[in-house]
Amino acid sequence: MTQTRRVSAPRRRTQEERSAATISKLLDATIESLIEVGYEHTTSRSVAERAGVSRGAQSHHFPRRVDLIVSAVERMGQLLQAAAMQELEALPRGAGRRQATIDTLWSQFSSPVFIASVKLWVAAQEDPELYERLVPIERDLGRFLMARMESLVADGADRSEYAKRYAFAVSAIRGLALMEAFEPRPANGREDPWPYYRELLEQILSG
Amino acid sequence: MTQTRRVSAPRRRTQEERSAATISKLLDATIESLIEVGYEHTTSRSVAERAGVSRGAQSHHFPRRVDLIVSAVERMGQLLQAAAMQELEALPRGAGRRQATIDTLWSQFSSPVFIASVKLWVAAQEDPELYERLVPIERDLGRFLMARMESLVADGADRSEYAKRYAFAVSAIRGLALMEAFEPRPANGREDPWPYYRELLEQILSG
DNA sequence: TATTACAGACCATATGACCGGTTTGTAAAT
DNA sequence: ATTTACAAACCGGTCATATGGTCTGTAATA
Repeated sequence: MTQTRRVSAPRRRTQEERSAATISKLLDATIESLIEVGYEHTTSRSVAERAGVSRGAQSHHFPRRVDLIVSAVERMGQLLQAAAMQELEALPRGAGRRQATIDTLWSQFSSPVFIASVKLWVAAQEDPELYERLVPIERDLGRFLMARMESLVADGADRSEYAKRYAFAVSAIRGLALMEAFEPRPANGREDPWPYYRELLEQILSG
Repeated sequence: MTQTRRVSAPRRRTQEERSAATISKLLDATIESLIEVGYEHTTSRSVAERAGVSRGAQSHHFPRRVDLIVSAVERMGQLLQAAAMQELEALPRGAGRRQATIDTLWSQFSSPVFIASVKLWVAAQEDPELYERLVPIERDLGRFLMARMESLVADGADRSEYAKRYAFAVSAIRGLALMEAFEPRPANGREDPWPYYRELLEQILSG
């Protein structure tokens, strides 16, 4: 605690750099915490500790807890967009395209980020301010994914029709992911049901 | 507090009756609280107050918070089972049967009880003891509903095939219910998508 | 020197667990 | 039928702990 010297050069940083560094550390720690222990247990103290940052620094950049959370969620949204973009770009052109698309959706909604987002929406149910600030983030993200999916998959077919099928497929995948994530896998010798589900999803998306 | 007299007959109750009454009040209050404010905010104090029961009485019957929660969840399961039974019994025999079945599923998974259960599974993610005690309750309930659905709907067709389709349909409905419950309804002039979704679900269940 | 980033203490509040004492019901002893 | 002894239900308070928000002081940067 009396530690003032540094092993290597202390290097003079600009204020902006200092801020950016600690803010980044805090947001990363917050995302990690949201995924691991959920909203309620993501306390300002634990985040600061996880980030290796003093509580003062934390409260300096994010005076109220909700600020910290919302900023972290915004960052999560950006990361998710980037990941989705990357996966969608890599989709094959040929026959296996639809199947690959569905796999992509599935991988997106099986990610820890989805888990965290469920926890967040549950929490937001009781927290009006959190809810209000979550809505636009979710809306933008949904629009982005929808637009991407449309442009990539709908082969000139009726857009409105496809939109509805897409929405349904996403909901179904969400439901499956929800079960997978939060409830116990039976795993009692049964085979992996995913291939069968994917078949049904293909059927839905293809009409 | 000096109130000892009663307006009408105080009627001497047996100990068992006294216990049953307060336990019932406590469980009802807990369920109500779980639905309204979720697991984290369902505190022993607030439940006692909601039930109109002293803190002492609460801690007497349910020494630890988790006891109270689990007992309430068990009761929820019973209520849900009863409600499902009743709805399924009332299903029509004729052509509209499959559609009515789907509507029943939808109504079950749109109920406040479903909301509460999602909140509970989210909470259980961080609470090993709660998780362990939730698993058997969920398992039994799932088995019960599955058996009921099978016996009522599968018209001599392949049971295994139907089971998979049923599981998928339930997941899809869960995903839809999840969105409905926790995320903002766009509601911007769009028509109710449910009829269309029901159509897709019928398609899935019928093969 | 002035401003910004940071550090750590402080405070009010809420919560779960726990406890000593009191009341009510039950049943044995008289 | 009364009285007495005991157990169960109930009451209200305390305690340790955790949390969010705030505040004063210090160090780094401009």
